[in-house]
Amino acid sequence: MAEVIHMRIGELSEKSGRTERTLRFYEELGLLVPASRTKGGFRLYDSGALIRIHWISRLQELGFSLPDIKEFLTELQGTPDGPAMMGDLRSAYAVKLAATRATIGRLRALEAELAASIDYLDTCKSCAPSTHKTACRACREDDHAEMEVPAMVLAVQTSSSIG
Amino acid sequence: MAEVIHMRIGELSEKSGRTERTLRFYEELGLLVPASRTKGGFRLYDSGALIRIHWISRLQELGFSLPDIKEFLTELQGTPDGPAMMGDLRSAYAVKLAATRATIGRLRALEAELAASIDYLDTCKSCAPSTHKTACRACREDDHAEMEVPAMVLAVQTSSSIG
DNA sequence: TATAACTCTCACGTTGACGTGAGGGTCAGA
DNA sequence: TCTGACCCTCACGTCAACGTGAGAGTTATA
Repeated sequence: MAEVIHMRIGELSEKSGRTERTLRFYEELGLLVPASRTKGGFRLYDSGALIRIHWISRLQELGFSLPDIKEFLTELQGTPDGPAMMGDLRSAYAVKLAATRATIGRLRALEAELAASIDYLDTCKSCAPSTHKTACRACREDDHAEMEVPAMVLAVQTSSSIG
Repeated sequence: MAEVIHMRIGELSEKSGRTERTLRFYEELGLLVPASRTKGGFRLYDSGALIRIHWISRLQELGFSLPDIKEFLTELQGTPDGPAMMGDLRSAYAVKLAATRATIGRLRALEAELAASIDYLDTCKSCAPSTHKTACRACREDDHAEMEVPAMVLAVQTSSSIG
């Protein structure tokens, strides 16, 4: 049996970068249970806790809410044999992989839109410096003339934005 | 002067896909002001509202909070001349472009991790169907043997997950 | 002029993910 | 044994982004 080092919540907080409140909160939700407690009630964690916390963060980045993760764990604990559990895990990950790819796609589209808006706005520098804001709506400067106004720029030039 | 069609909140709600509550909420925050009101107090919006709502959604997808967007608008309204305003817009967008690219990078890393985990879990199918969960921790099936256990799989096989 | 459909303004409720004390025990070293 | 650092359990607060009535007024149409 390997030597298992137990740490108290303060140390785990430092090592994991989470606040103590967060760690206790994870426990409330059933996501992170301390390996044991001292007789006085202090929580004692082993190094697996760090791995677990990392995992939780990953899933959060993937868009899982903490209740989602809890449900996830509960489900996995419900399956009786190993391969079945790994199968459940696999399918959950597969779903999230698809969602992640979709998100990446959306972000790439937004990236392109932002880049186009920036390109367009770059040409604004050549306007007369003190042109009033309302003028931008109908600006016909040479550089602009052929460019279509990006939607993300148009929206700002609309109605209530400009006095 | 072109004919401007005014719509009431119900119609705008339908066309934009937002609830009426959401539209009123946007107004509370100063993000979307109706073009006018009827004598009885009904909100009347013009088509610019749709553009504006779309813009808000875009910014939300980019990670702006509604208060962020409000601040954004206020700032833009503060600048007196057109080119300066466009410059402000440009720099705000530039910041978000960088952040978006960073997010895409993180998601791509997660994507790879998920894919690796799925690959690994695929090899679990070959285990004896009724192997108990705890066995997975020390599984030495042929297909696994050379593969390193991905962190996202390891975390699930740790301590409190398995009875 | 009814009446149905629509809209108005409060104002409290909800979910997620913690923050922030209050008041009081626990542990390790001198 | 004592003290300072650490930890405990309530339990209310917060921020974002709306949801959900309640009770009352407004409009378009028959």
